[in-house]
Amino acid sequence: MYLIDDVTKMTGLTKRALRYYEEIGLILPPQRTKGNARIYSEEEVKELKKVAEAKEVLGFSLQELQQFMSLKRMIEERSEQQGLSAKEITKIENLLENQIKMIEFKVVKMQAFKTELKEMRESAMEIHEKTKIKGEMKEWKDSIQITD
Amino acid sequence: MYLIDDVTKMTGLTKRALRYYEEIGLILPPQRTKGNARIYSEEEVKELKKVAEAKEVLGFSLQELQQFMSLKRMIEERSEQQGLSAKEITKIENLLENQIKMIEFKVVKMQAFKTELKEMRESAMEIHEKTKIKGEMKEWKDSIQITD
DNA sequence: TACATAGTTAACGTTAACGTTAATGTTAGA
DNA sequence: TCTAACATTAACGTTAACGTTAACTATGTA
Repeated sequence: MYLIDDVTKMTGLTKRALRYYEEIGLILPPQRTKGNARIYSEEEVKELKKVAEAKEVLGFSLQELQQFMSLKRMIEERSEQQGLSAKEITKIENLLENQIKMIEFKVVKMQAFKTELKEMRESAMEIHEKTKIKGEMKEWKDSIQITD
Repeated sequence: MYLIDDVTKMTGLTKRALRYYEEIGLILPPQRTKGNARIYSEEEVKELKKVAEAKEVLGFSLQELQQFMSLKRMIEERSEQQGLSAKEITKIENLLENQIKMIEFKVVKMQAFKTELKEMRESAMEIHEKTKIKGEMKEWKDSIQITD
């Protein structure tokens, strides 16, 4: 069990962000101490780490993440008991399917971007070579002018 | 050559966004007609498409994209003539190297996220199966109670 | 007991990335 | 010549995702 200051160190999120995520319902309200301080479980910290990563690295908005979280919770809570119809589950499956496709699409785009960056690097290296040669020529010029 | 309204259709960006990108220096100011209307070249439209994609798909901020654009322009303009030192070029190469690593990192994270989504889908499918069976049991129950 | 160091809520402030509106100019066609 | 459909700049408005500050409470230690 961790207090909010510990969690900031473990997740990289600020206190404000943690409270904000709770406020907008992105995460479930954690338990409290008798003195009303938030206490986060190991599980909750893990979840927060993933949320932070998905936001920073994958560039998801908090709104998008809310979708995932609610889906995740529905499945985790074995929502059959809660009474989800087969149609609703099919809907969830389709949603997940689309998200998987989206990720795959993004990965393809990422790789294309990477290729571009590599090409830029090649160009830079070429320029580098040329300036190197120019530098050597200057050195050589200097060396034949100023014969010690 | 395209007017701004054409470009919105080709890139998906709004007029406001196009002017804004110019305002903050993300793109170079395009030429103008005699009546002061912006005219974009094929090249500029291509660039804008890439910018839009990098923003939407890869989740880059306009600030981050400005870095890329200036790097890109430095290299395209064969900056050797402009007088870049070997050290500066090395710096650029390192920057590009880091960005390539970053992309690779993001791709790995994306794939991990995809795996999670697939697991969620599997769980959903399991639940689906169970509710299906429940539904069939109900049908069966009904059939032995109400014998037509 | 007092103080330092945690925590709390509430409310206003900030930044990015535009949206929206107003007031105005240009150009092609009836 | 006038109107419709474009374009322009300038300025204020909006939303997300927090930052910051204020005013207060709880807790462990000297």
